[in-house]
Amino acid sequence: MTTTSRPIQRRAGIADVAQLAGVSVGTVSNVLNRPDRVAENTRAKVQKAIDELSFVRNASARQLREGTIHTVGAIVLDITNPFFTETARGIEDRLDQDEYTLMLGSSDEDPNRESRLLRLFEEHGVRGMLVTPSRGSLESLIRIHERGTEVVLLDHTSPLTTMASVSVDDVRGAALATTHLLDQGHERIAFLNGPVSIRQCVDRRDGVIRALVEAGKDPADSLVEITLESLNADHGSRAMGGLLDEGRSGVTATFCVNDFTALGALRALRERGMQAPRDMAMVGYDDVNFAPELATPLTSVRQPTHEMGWRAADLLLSSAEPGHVVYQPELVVRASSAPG
Amino acid sequence: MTTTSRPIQRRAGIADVAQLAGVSVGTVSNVLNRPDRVAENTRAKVQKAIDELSFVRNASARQLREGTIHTVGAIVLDITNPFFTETARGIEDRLDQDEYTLMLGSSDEDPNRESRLLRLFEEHGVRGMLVTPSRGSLESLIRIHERGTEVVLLDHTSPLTTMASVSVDDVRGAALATTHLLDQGHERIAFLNGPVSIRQCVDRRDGVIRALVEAGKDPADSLVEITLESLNADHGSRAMGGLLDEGRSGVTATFCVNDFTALGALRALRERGMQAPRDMAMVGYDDVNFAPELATPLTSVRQPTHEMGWRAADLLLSSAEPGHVVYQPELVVRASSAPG
DNA sequence: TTGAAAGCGCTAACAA
DNA sequence: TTGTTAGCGCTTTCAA
Repeated sequence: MTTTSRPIQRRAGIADVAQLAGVSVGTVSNVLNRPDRVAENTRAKVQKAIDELSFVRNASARQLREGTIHTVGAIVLDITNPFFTETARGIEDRLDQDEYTLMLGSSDEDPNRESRLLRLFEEHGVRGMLVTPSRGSLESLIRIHERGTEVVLLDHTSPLTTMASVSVDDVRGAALATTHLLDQGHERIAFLNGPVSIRQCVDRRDGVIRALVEAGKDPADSLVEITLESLNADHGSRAMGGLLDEGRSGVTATFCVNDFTALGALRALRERGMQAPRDMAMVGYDDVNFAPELATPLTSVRQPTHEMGWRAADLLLSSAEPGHVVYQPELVVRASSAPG
Repeated sequence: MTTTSRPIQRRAGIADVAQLAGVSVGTVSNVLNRPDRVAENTRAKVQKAIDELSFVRNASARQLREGTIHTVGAIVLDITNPFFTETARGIEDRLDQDEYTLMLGSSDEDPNRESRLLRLFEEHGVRGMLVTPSRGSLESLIRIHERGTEVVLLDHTSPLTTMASVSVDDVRGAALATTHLLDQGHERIAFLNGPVSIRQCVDRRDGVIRALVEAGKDPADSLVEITLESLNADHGSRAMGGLLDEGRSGVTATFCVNDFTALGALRALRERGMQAPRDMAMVGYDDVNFAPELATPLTSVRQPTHEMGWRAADLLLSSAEPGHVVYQPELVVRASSAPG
């Protein structure tokens, strides 16, 4: 290890550069922003001074003058969920084209954290924000939007024509999954769902019920819905375990609101010496990358994550009119729900 | 859908609030920053004006005066990799305690993107940054650090005593994995590694070689190293497929530089009607959450991701001295490398 | 307890 | 081509 000195003194500013180069601050600013309007050798002198002083622009001062910046903020519900990280990657890829930079925040479904991020982005004057709203935050977003910051809702439909959105038809996705299970001959289905505070959970439940009704079933008989506190493997495992241990449920198939939940449910089966689809057919949601490689490859509902992020960023940067894009999900059938 | 009007006019500033409330700007500022120094009814008047005008502070102006902000920047190599997202979650959890906000960026191993993020953070005057440096960016980080911005290296040791770091002993982790395979009686091991431009790959290779030498083996005989362009499942699958199809390698065990690579390698086995550990023992790295639930539960090397992020943020916020923390990895043995 | 005013570092309009 | 200067919106010192 080496030791270097760390300067305590104030950072060099444009005035220091000007002084060292023997020019005016206006010229330094020109070198920085419109280099073509500066004589070659002046530019060289200034550049030398910049390097010598390790001059770094002060973004606050710059932005205070300029107004806007080449930055976009995005807020997702859970940074550890591949659905969101793949979406984030799509956003980045689109922003790169226009040399915009992404500031990513994760609300982790904590309203405080979310409003803090919202405020941070708005106060910093981002060019716009891409947000997956959580319960209750739609209100704030509408106000932010009214105040003039562009907003694109991510994985959520928009309540306003003027506020753009990119979403997936969750009702349809859940209906696809449910219909598939009914087609395999299952008469009674468990649905491991999340809390109603999460919009996706509400929509997916609607899809399940719609599919049952369309097949002429009475949901009161054919559906066992279990509500999980949190959409992770542990809660999925516990819920599935409870269902299995209780016995006499008559359930032969389970639809999980996401793949992590399904991961846990599969674990609960395995711990009891059971397996899918023999003892319980299983369908997940999101089609994460490991779904095909599980002990029993998992049937799941795929959503165009990367494309959604890309499109949302595109709506922000290049659209005249606020767009409203709705994608259709796709059922990917694998062994976990194969006829057994 | 409803339609709301979107104002084109300029945002309200502190002066507008002052005018509407019939006070001076100084008083408004006091209401915002030191409310206890303002008379109760004055405060109420000002608050009313703030609400009426939907006043939002301008962070640039504020910061231009103040100097620093309650924001920390972090740059990870790949936002879609659970290792980094779990680390990010750890960072957030620590920052929350001090009401700091995280701005997360992903370099995706693109040097341009990384330097853009570095510049963005520095220009914005973040309180500090937590960075997993990619090839070549250490230089820039040292300069940034010398200019006065605090830097904590994440998943990387520090070349300077003055620059804090949090890392895991990758040499040890790889040695653990290799020794384990040797203990199972394997004589010839494949190592699916990434490019030497990634530090982790270099260290893990060192660990593999060290373990072989310590066991009295000649790496030239007992090791087949395959270099992948990128550390994902597809490249892992292709590399493993190549090895298997070529035949006559004499390899009975494979160590993969991360779990995604191992995921691909397992897929390649399955596609050829083979399975681990019968036809090929397999060990991964990172111990991602789905490792226990794979067709063959995957042996892997676990790192304290959340703890690392938490600690890195803690070093930034609360340390007098720059700390240098090195964690020890842990081998989690599962069926994919069980004695066969 | 409140007000007036200086100034943070930069950009751009205008002057030379 | 270069220099001078007003002012972006805010915080804070000092005075009233």
